[in-house]
Amino acid sequence: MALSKSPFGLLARRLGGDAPLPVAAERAILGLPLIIRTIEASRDIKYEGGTADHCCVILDGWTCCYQSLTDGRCQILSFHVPGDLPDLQSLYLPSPDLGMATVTRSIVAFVPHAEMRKLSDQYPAIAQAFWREVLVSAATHRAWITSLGRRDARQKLAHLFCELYLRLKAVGFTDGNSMPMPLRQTDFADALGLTSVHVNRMLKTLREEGVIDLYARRLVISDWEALCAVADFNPKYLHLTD
Amino acid sequence: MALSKSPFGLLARRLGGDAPLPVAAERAILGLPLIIRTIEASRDIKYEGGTADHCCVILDGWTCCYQSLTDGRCQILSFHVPGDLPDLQSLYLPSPDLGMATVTRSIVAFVPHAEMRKLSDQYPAIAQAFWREVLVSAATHRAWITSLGRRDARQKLAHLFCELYLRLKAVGFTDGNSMPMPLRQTDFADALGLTSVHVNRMLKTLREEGVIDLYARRLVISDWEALCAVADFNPKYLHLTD
DNA sequence: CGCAAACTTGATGGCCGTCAAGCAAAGTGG
DNA sequence: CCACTTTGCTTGACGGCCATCAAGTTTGCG
Repeated sequence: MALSKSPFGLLARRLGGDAPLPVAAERAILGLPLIIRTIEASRDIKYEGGTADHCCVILDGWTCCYQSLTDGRCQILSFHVPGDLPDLQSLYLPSPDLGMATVTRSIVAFVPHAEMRKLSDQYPAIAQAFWREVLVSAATHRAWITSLGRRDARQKLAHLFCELYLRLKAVGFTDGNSMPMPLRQTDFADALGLTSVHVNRMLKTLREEGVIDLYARRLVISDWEALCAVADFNPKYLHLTD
Repeated sequence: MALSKSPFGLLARRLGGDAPLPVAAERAILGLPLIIRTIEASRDIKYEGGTADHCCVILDGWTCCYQSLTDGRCQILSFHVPGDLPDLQSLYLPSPDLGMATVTRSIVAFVPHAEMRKLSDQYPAIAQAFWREVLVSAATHRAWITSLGRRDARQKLAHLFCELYLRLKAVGFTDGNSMPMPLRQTDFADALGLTSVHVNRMLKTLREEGVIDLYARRLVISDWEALCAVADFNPKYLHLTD
C-alpha cells in the first residue's frame, strides 16, 4: 500500500529487480526527500539548483537523453519511461556532454546525490540495484550500437518498437498488444540516425505488412512474432524478469 | 618499481585515475591471483573454466567486444588496449549477448569474480574505480551511438582515430604523432557500420587531405587539429586526466 | 476558427553497398 | 630460394537505400 501511495513506489519496485528489496531499504526509498517538478513537453531537464548534484527519477511521462553535434544535429541516446533513473551515472561520474529532455509533459523527482549515496552505503541491496540499473542501460546502449550499425531503417524501427513495448509492459503501461506512443517521427529519426521523411515511409511499409499500426498516439503491435523477426530482436539485454 | 614489475602494474595505475590508489589497495591489486594466457589473433576470448565467473585484464595486444546478428553479420562495440578491463560489467550482470575476441595476439589475465569482489568490498577506492571504469565505457558507448547515427563514413573514421590515439597515448603506446594500428579495414567496417570497400575509399580521401597516413600497421596523424575538426571530436567522454 | 506542428507523398540525387577483378604482402612448404 | 596460397588492400562499375527539397494534407491546440 505504501508502495503505491508514494511517488517512489515505482522506483522501489524497480530497484527490487528479481527479489523484492528488504523492508528497511524499501522504507528508506519511500522516505527520500521529495523535490518534484512537472516539466512541459520538449524542454531540457535540469535541476534549478544549478550544479548537477542531483539524480532524477521519472515519475510520469516520457523523456530522453541526447547529444548535440556542433552543427546543431541531435542524436537521441535513450528513451525513458516512468520508474527510470536516466542519470544515475551522474552519482559517480559527471557527463557534461549528455543532455536530458522531456518528450511529453513529465513529472520528475530530483534526489540529491548525497541522499542517494547514503542509501547505497547503508543498504547493499540498493548498491547492487544501482549497479544493475547502470549496467542494463549500458547493455541497452550496446543494443543500439548494433542497431545503428547493422540494421536498415525498417529493422531499426522494428527493434525500437520491441524494446519500448517490453519496457512499457514491465511497468504496466501496455494494454494488450498496444501501448501509448508519444514519440514523433522526428524523435524516431533522431534516435535511429534517419530523417523523419524516411521514418514515415518505413512506418508505412510496416503498416502495410500488417506488423504494426500507429495512430492517435498509440502503437498497436499487430504481429509480435513478425515484429521480432523483422528486428532480429533478442530481449535478453533488457534483463526483465517477467 | 613493484608497479612496473607486476603484470598488474598497468591495472593499478589505471584504477588510480586522477589520484594514485592507497598503498594497501595497490598492493592488493598486485597480489591478485595470476591466470595468464596468450591468445592468438582473431580468436574468441573465453576462460577455459567454462562458466563466466572471471573478469579479464588486457596485458598486451588489442581486443574487441562484439555482437553477432543471426544473419552472421557482426557489429564491433568497442576496442580494448593494454590496461583495459573489457568485461568488468560481468561482475555485476551477465551479458550473454556480448562476445570478446582478440584483434592481435594478446596476453590476457583472468581474475576470478570472487577476488574482484573482495577487492572492491575491502577498498572503497577500488569500488570507486570500478564505477569509474564502467561509466567511462558507457560514455564511450554513447559517443559511438552518436557517431554511428549522425556522422558520415569519413567523419566516423576520423572520430575513431581520435579516440584510439588518446587512449593509446594515455597508456604510453604512442610515439609522437603516430601509433600502432593493428586493425584491418574490415575491423573498421565492423565497428563503424560500413563495408571494408567504403572504408578503403574514405581512408584514401583522408590521406589525400593530408590528415592522416596509414601504412605498415601504423597510423600517423599528420594534422591533429584537422582530424578533430573532421570528427567534431570532444575528448571529454574519455575522462582522461592528462 | 486560425495557426502551428506533425504527417504524407513525390521527385531527384548522393552516399555507400554490392559485385568483380587485380594487386600486394605475408606466410608455407618443397 | 622460389612456387603457391592466403589474407588484405585497391579500384571500377553499377545500383539501392536513404537524404534532400518541396509541396500538400491532417491534426492539435488556443
